[in-house]
Amino acid sequence: MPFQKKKFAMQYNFQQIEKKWQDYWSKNQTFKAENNSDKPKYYVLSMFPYPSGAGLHVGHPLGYIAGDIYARYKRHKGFNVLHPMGYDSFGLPAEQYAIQTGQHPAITTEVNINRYREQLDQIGFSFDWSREVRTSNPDYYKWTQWVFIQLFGSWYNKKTDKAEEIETLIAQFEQDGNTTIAAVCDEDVAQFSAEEWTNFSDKEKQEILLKYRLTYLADAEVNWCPALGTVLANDEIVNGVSERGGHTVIRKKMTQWMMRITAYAQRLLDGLDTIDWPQPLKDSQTNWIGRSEGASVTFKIKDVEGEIEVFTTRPDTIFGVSFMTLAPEHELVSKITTPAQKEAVEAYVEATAKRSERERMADVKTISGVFTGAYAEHPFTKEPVPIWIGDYVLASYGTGAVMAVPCGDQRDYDFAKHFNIAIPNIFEGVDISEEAFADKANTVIANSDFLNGLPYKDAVTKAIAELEKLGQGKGKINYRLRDAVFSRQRYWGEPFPVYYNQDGLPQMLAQQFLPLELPEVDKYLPTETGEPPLGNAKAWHWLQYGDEGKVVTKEEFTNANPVGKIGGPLELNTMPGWAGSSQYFNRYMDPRNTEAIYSDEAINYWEDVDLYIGGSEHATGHLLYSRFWQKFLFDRGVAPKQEFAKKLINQGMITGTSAFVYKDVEENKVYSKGVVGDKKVNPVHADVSLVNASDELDIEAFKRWRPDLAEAEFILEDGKYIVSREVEKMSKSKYNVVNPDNICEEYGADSLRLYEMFLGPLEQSKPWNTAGITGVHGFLKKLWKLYLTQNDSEPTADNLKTLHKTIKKVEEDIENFSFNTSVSTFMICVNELTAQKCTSKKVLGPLAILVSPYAPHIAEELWEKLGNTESIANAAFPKFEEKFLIESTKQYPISFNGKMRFTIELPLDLTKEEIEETVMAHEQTIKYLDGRTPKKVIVVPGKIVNIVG
RNA sequence: GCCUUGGUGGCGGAAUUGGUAGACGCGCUGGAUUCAAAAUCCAGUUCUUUCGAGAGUGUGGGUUCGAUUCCCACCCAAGGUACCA
Repeated sequence: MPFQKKKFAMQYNFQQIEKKWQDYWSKNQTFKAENNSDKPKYYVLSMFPYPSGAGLHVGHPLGYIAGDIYARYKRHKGFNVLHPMGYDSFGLPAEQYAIQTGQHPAITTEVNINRYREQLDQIGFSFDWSREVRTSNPDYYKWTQWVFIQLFGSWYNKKTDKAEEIETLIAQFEQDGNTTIAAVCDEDVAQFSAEEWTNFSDKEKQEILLKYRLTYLADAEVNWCPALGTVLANDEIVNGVSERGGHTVIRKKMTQWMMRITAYAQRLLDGLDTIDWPQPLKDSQTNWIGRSEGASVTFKIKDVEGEIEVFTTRPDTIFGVSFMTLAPEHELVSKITTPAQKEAVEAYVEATAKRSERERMADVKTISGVFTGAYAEHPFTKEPVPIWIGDYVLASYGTGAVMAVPCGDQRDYDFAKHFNIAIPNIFEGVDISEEAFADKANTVIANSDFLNGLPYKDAVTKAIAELEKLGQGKGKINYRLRDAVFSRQRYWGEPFPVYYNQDGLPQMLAQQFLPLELPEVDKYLPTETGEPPLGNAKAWHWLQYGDEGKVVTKEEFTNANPVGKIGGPLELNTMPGWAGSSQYFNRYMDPRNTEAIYSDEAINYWEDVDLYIGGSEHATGHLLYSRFWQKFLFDRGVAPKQEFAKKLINQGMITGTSAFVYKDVEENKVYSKGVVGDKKVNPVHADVSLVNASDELDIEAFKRWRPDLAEAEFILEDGKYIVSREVEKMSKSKYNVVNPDNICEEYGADSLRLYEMFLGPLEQSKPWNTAGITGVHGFLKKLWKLYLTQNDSEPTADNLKTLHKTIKKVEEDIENFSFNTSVSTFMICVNELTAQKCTSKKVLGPLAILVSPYAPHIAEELWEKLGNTESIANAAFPKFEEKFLIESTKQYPISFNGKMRFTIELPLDLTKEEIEETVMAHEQTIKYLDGRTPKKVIVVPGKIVNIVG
C-alpha cells in the first residue's frame, strides 16, 4: 500500500531510528578511542556512578548528557576524544542489602550494573565501553592495592618537597640518624643517631619507619556503635543515636590505617591556582585544608609532670589569657584532674562522648564545661591559669587545647562570662564590657608588659620571639586538614594487601601476589568478638615460602613447615569508598593492562582529564583525595601531571516534583486541591506517574495503586481531581522518581537528552516535571518535517542569517556549558527556517551537525537522508561567518527616565547628534514629553536613547 | 553555627561588558481542522487598570541618566561540614 508507506516515512519514528543508530555505533565501534592519533587529544570524563539497586533516575544522566554533548562536539572539532564510563562498585548499600538478604554483594552489584548498562545504552551515549572499569573487580583493585603499597613504601621529604622511596630515608638514618631529617611524620618520634639506628632491632626499625610512611597505623577517634558493632558516619547518627535501630553511639579510639594527606596540605592548596575548577569548589577545598598562621605555645602545668601545647593565631594576646580549655578527649585530662573535680570531669567527658562533632560545632548557644582543678603556668607572668575542659574545643583540630583570651575571642568571652572567669582587657581604649574585640587591625596592645603599645603585626612577631627565647613556643603554620582514616570495618571494599608478622607489624604482599582477593564469608556482620566482617572468613592468613604464596586458614598457617615460612593473619579492615575512585581516571587510559597500572605510552599520550563533570557534593571527599593520590603518583614518577583534571564542571541536582492528595483526617474523603478550604487534612504522596500535565489525577489508577483509599470518596473540582505539587529530593519513598527508560520509550532518547538540557543551567539544581517534555519532542517533530523536502537550491539571505546566527550562538553556548540556551536556539532556528520554507541542503546539512551532539540519533538519520554515507559523528563542525549577520539598522529603544516607551528604527551609521535630533523630533517623543523640556538626553549609539526630565 | 549556591509570570527558565525584563518551552484561554478525539496549525497569555496609564526580578536601603546585573543590611531555600557515594 503505497499511501501507508509514504505516510510512514513522513513521521518521526524515534524508536526505530534510535535502535538503528545505537546498533550502528556499537557495530562500527564509532566511539572507540585510540591511544595514539594525528588528531589532538581530548579527555572528557563524567564521574562514574555507584550502581544502586534502584537503577538510574532522570537526575543521574544530567551530567553524562552534558559530558556527551561536549565529547561529541569535540569530535566534530577534530579531536581524538576519550570518553569512558565505569562503575564505582564497592559501597555500603550493597553490603547493607547483603546483611539483610544474605545475597553476596558481588551478585547484587552485577545485577545492578547490568541494569545501569541497559539504561545508559538507551540514552545513546558516545562512551568507549571497551575501557569500562569496575572498582570491585580484582583486575581493577589489584592496582588500588598497588598504590597503597607504594604509599606504604614512601615518606615525605620536606627538603625536596616531595614523596620519596622509604629506602632513601633508611639510607639517611644509617648515615646521620634522624636528627638532620626534615620529614612529615608522627609527632612522637624520638631522636636517634646513626649508631643507635644500626643497633635497633628489626622490630624497632619497622616501628620507627611506620611513623614516616605515607600510610601508617594510628589510633583515631571514630563514632563507635557497640550495639551494631560498627563504626558509623556522622550522617548515620541522628540526635546522638544510630539512625538504624536508635542505639547509643560513642566516640572511641581505634587502630586504623591512615593516609598522610597532611604532607600535601600546602601543595593541595597551591595547586588550586593551576586548575580551572569552580570557585565555590576551590573555596571548600581551601577551607577544608584550613591554613592558618600563628604560633605554637607550650604551657607548663603546675604540680604535675607534663605540659600543654596550644596553637593560637593570636600570640599577640598572650597576656590576655585567663584560662585554658582542653577538649574533653584530651589525653592530659585524666592526669591533671584533681580528686575534688574527678567526678564532675568524668561525667562531663562521658556526656561529651555521646555528642557528634558536627553537633558540637553547630551548637554555639549552649555553653558547657568543667574545671579540672589544675592550673597551668603563664609563660611570662608565671601566674596560675585555671585549666577547664569544654566541648567547644575539638580534639581533632590543632592540639585539642586552646589558650583562652576572653577579651579577644567571642567563644572564650562567652565561656568566661558563663563561668565567672576574669576577662582582662589588653586592648588600648577598647570597651569589652559587652562583647569580645576580635578586630586585629584597629587597636594596639596594652597591659601586656613588653607588648604594650604595639599594633597587631608587630606584637605577633615580638611575642613569638620572646616565646622562642623561653623555649616555650615558635611560629607555626597550622592546617585544619587531618590525616585521612583509610580503614573501614566493612566487607564490601578492597582488602588491604597486608598481613601481620609475629611481632604484630604490618607487612605488604609482594606485587606478584596481587590482587589479594576478597574472601568468602558466611555473614557480612562484624564477628561476635567485635572484629570486622573479614574476621568471619575461614581462610584469611597469608602463607608464603619464597616465590610461592597463598591465602590459608589459621590452622594451615600454624601447622605449616616453619622453615622459610613467612606470613601471618591478614588485615581484617577493608579500604573506604574513595580508594577505588582516587585513580580511576588514569586507569581508563589503559584499563586492560595486567603488567602495570597503565603503560607509559598511554599516560604520556592522554596525560590528564581535560573536562571532568560531576556533583559538587564530592568537593572535599573524592576530589581532594584524588588530587592527593595524583600528586603522590607524580612525585613517584608514575603520573606526568600534578593535577589530574584541568577543568571541572559541577552539574546541579535534579529534584522531584512530588504530588499530593489531601485525605480528610477523620472521614474517608480526599479533596481536590481547590476544595480543601480549611478542612483538617493530611497530605498523602501520590505516585507522579498517575498525574498528567495539568496536575489531574488518574483516580482509577490511584485507587489500584493505593487499595486502602479505594473506597474513599473523591471530592472533585470541575469534574477533575487536581493534586498539589511540591519540589522535594527525588527519592523512591516520595514516589516522585522518574525513570529515563519510560521517557525513552514514550518520547525517545533524543527528547530526553534535549529536555534534560533544556530544564535549566547545568550547574543549578532544578525540579523535574515530565509534562514539559512535549515541548522538545514537538521540536524534534518540526525538525524532522523540515527535512522532508530538500534539494540543492541556493540558500536565501534569510536562510543563511538564521543558520549563522545559530552556529554562533550554539558554539558559544557549548564552550560556556550553557546547554539550555542552545536548545532554545535550535527551536528558534527551526521555527524560522520552517517559516522561510527552507529546503536547501547547504543549510540543512550544517544544521544536522549542530544538532547532533544534543540529539545524535535524529541527526544521524537526517544526515543519511541528505545523502551522506558516513556517520555524522566525525563530520566537521560548521564554520561561522560574520558576513551573513551584518545589519544596517537598529530598533532603538527610547526610554524616559530609564523606562522604555517605544522603539524607532534608525540606521546604525548615524552619529550621536543625528540620533538625538531624529529622536527629539519624533512625534511619540513629543507626546511623551508633553511640553516639558528634557534635562538631559543620553545617547549610546547601537544601544539605547534615554531622555531624562 | 560555619562555608557555598540560589531566589525573575501559574511552572522550568532567558536577558554574554550596567542599556528594550519575561526569549524559548510547559500550562492556560480562544479559534481552525475533525462525526468526535488525538495529533497538527493560528492567535492571546507578568500583574493592576477608571483602558489614559501605573507597578514590577525575595525584603529594605544605596550608587547611576539607567540596576535582574554593582554596594550594604536582612529574610527564605538547597548542598557541604571529615565513615553515604
